[in-house]
Order: sequence, then structure tokens, then C-alpha cells
Amino acid sequence: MKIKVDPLNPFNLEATLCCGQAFRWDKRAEWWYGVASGRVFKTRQTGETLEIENVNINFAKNYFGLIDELNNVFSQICKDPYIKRAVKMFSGLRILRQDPWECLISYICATYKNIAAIRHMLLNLSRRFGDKVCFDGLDFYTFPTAEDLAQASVNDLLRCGLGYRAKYVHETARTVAESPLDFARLRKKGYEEARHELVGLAGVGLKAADCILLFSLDKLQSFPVDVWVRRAVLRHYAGHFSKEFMARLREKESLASSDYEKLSLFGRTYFGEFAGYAQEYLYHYERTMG
DNA sequence: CAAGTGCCTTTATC
DNA sequence: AGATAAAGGCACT
Repeated sequence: MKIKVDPLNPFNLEATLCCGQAFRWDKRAEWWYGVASGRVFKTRQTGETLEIENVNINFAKNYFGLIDELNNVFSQICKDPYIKRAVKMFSGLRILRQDPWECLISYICATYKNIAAIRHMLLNLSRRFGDKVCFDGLDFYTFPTAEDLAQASVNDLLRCGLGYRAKYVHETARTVAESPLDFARLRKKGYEEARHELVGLAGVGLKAADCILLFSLDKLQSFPVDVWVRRAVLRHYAGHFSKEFMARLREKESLASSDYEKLSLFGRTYFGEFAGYAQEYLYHYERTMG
């Protein structure tokens, strides 16, 4: 099935799948293969044509964020030459709408890890606790449900390479299996309230919560601050903060939660209702060009 | 090639 | 409150 992409509302499949928001996509020859919300499907882009196979078109449009009007997003977030450069470089990168449960576990696993390692952990979890699905002669695995992971022991999870995260995944899986989080309800709630409900799940701090809100719960104002975004702020947005604060940020290894809030709130107020898009462009630009 | 560094941080403990 | 340390192990240099 083919979807036409409007050049005035661009889409860049490669950047969208490579920017580190989702961890379960693989390129085999021409096609990207992925598993999302229990479906295995493939996709490729040539110019203004996006091809999808084995998936419903409305699901794909929503999943790839094609519902967002990027020209409107750009007009709102392009506040300075630096973000303009990042946007120009990766124009068409979109915020995916991932499955909230998978996103939750993914970002519990993502703490203090690099992207390659995160992919490795999530593949291990899916192989061991998900269901095998064959497609195009290749084997894929659905992401395990809360019930699946609640039944896994901490030792099982350790064998997937989760390290200290194993006990957080174990605990959060049990919590969610016991009284399922109503993600649809969280999606309808405001940013602050939804965030408050996520923080406090085992292994979910402010950063992980902001990622889950942005990548799976339609909170496009969420502005997650990781080491790369922190670097981008230090290099290009220092003028928006006091000298003392910037000096502290430079010398400290880790971010105190009050410091995190300061940076994240800056992003939300400075870039506005689509701050999450700004964050993702800055993040990707800093990682690949910095 | 070995060893060191860094990683989309959170939590426990002062 | 606010600072500090500890926590897998993989990938990259």
C-alpha cells in the first residue's frame, strides 16, 4: 500500500526510525521491518512515496506521526538559528506514537545505556517472553505483555542483560499486571497529571516519564533532558540561564531532579506546545553532528 | 588488541 | 533539601 507524502508536510522515514526513539526496527535490504502493538510490518520510502505492507493504513499514519502538521510544528519551534539548522538537517523526522506499555519498559531499560545496548536488551526480552511471528521468511517477536513479564523472575530478566534494571522491570510489570494502567485515560489527562502517575513506578524518574509521555501518550510539549540535550543546552542556550547554574551544570556529573526540572521547563516554555519535537531534533543533531 | 570511557538515569543513603 | 554513590554490561575508541 502506498501513502503520498506532501512536501509541505514532510516525512523522513530514515531519520524517524534512526533517531533513537524506537528500538525495534531493522533494515533488511530496501525495507524497514518492525514490530509495533503486536503487528509485524515493513515499510520503505522513495521520495514522496511511503510504502507499507502488512498493516492497516490508519494505524501506520498514526504510528508514524503523519497526523502531525509539521509545517505548523516548525513555525512554532524554530525560535533561533540553532534549532533551525537541526530542523533543516532532519526535516521530516517525526514523533512516533508507540505502544505505551512497550515504551514504559523500553525507557526503564534505557537509563544509563547506549542505544545499541537498549536494542539488545529489548530484543532479548521479546525473544524470551514474547510470541514468535514469521513474516517474509524472517522471525520476529512481539513485545511481552505486563502479564508475561510479571511471570518472569528477576533472574530471567538478568539473563536478558538488564542489570540493575531487572528488578525495576519486574516490579513495574507486577504493578501493571495487578492493576492495569489505563493508558487511554493517561492520554486524555494533562501533561503534569499524567507525568505524576508515571513517576514513581519502579525505575521511572522524570526523564523516563517525559520520554513515555512524548513517544506514546501524545504529550508533544514534553521535553526529555538526557546527556545530549543537556550538552545542547550548555553549548547553545546558556544565555537563558544564570552563570552559576551553567557552571554547576558543566562540572556536575549527574543531574539533580531540581536541575532536570529547570532544563525541562525551559524547553517547554521556550519551544512551546511542540517542545518535544524540538527536543528530538536537537537530540538527533547533537548526537550525529556534535 | 586491551583497557578505558560513556551511555536518552534512578534510587538509596546519607 | 540537597549532595553523593552505586548500579550491568555493551559498544566504541
